[in-house]
Amino acid sequence: MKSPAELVDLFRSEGLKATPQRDLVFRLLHDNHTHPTAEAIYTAAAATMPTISLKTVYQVLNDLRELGEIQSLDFGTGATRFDPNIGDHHHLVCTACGAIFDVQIDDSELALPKSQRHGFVVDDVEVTFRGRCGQCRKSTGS
Amino acid sequence: MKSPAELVDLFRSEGLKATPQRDLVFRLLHDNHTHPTAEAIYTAAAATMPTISLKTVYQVLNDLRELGEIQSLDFGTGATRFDPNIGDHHHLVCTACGAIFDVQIDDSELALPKSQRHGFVVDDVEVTFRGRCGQCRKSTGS
DNA sequence: CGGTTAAGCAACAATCATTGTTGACTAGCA
DNA sequence: TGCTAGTCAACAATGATTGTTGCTTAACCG
Repeated sequence: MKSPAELVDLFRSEGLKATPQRDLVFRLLHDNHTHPTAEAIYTAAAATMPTISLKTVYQVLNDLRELGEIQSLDFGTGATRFDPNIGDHHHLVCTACGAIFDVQIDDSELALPKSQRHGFVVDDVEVTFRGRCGQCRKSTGS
Repeated sequence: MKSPAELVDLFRSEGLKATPQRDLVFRLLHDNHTHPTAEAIYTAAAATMPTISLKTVYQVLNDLRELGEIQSLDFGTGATRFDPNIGDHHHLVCTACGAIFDVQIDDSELALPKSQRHGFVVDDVEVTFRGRCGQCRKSTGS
């Protein structure tokens, strides 16, 4: 995702206004590697801007997604996760606490052979590693 | 997943009763490669047993999952998909219509290097290919 | 600087998938 | 045959997300 300053310009160039709410969400997402939910962003935003609404946060997140500046991810953990990292990477998910980490792997060998494409045009490959993080193994054994 | 007959035995050995509702769901899942939702199973079941309830279908699916006979999958398409194929395989998902196909790929090179494990014990790797199926490309171009 | 208009707000209701509840009835199984 | 799990209807409830409306504010362009 672009820097907050660049996003302000981008929004303006798209005919969208640069509001303090939008700017705050931009800054909260910038360099954020926690894969936050909309709620998490809202909570963080409300800490500095108590009047911001959850609805507005959803709107900004959807705007950013439509502009291709963030991606939304669903790991089956209940809520959608938002990721400002739109480069080539994959994810490691804790099945106990839901923590998510970015991982870089060589996926050059992951092309789907034509015999298995079922007539699809494949335009994305996602690899999800699932396991239990150190914290969760400590607290419940195994 | 085991055959319907074997599942009846398995349920009995677990102290669960072999009811016609359960047997019907077993048979609807057997050799089913469509990755159905609970609703889809319910609709199919209601065609031959109009009195079956959606609640019961959910219960049977959860029982089967707890016994490790099916797996549940979430591709972010709204509803959970159920898959009687619990062998080593991955998925190809149409981003337009939600159709899902099983794919077999060589994932032996997909181990996560220790430097990227973040203290996790990884016990599962999922690969999801996303694209547009032949049908959907025909109907909306590209 | 001022007018236009998008954006945000509160305060809701609504959606959808899923699970919980209750109380009555039925049928599996030992 | 009796005990009890299972199923049913008919709900209510959850949680994430989106939609609505009416009002107000503030961003932007000229």
